[in-house]
Amino acid sequence: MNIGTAARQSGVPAKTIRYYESVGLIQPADRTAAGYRVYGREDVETLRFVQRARSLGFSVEEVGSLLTLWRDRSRSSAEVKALARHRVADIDRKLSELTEMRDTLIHLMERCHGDARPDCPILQGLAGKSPEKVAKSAH
Amino acid sequence: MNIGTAARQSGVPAKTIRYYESVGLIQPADRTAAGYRVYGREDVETLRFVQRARSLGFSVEEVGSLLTLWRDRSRSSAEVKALARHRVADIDRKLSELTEMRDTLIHLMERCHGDARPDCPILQGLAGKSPEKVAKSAH
DNA sequence: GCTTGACCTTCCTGTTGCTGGAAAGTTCAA
DNA sequence: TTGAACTTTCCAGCAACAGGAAGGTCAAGC
Repeated sequence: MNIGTAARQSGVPAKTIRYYESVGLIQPADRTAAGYRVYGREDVETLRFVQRARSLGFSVEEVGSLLTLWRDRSRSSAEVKALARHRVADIDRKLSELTEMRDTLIHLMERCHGDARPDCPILQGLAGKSPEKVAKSAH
Repeated sequence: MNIGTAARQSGVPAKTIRYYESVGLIQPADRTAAGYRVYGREDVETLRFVQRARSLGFSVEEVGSLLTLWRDRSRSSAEVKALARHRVADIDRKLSELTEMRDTLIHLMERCHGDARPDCPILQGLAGKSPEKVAKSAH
């Protein structure tokens, strides 16, 4: 099948498939005489795997490792689990960062009338001229 | 004061200050005869404002709007609050996305021994060959 | 045999928000 | 006068693609 069909069947856009090939995430596809990339059912499965891993937030590089582990029938599940653990730790970091941002914003918004008056505690908070801490960690 | 001093006092790296100037977020600084940028106390305040807004996740463009509103003594607080609301909505979207990723990963990890055995439900889950949904939304 | 339209190819640019580095000029103190 | 510690501009690169240009290919319909 051509790249467009593989794209439809895997859910990975053709452009992205080419990109993945160019960065070495997936093997270069075979070509027809005219230079068209050719894909088989296995390739589509690989692409789906990649797609799912990416949607869970694994970086392209991490997906590369996962693919290697996936293909290695003798790998230990511990290696895979370690990657997943890292991913969860990443997510947790981002979650707490976002939660803190959210809390601060909500706090500022609660004090803002949100009407036609120019008085605005949000801006005052950002300017650091008022109440308490606005941004605790710049990260 | 020079850019390095302004950087130290505002918490915004000199490189970043130049960048903000280059993209029009902040006004071009005055220059000495030799071409060195010169900053005053007000500029440092502006930089701090920018820094805080960025740390709350506002995009550089949004910070531009906030700066305009900040300087406009006659703006309505409603405009500011609307920007903040958008920001919170963004954050909420990201939070639920991350939470969903996390749940899925935890779910997969719970079933993985994480030892030397090759059997790994995480990979099976990513391959889509097993249990239930792995990635509900590719987004 | 020819056209048309849907494919496909590569290559280049742009996105966001910086950061690092090179090459060169400036300032200030010892 | 020399040296360190600034500063300047410009160019590249990070992640992970997306958009688009210019051109080749393929299959169907006439």
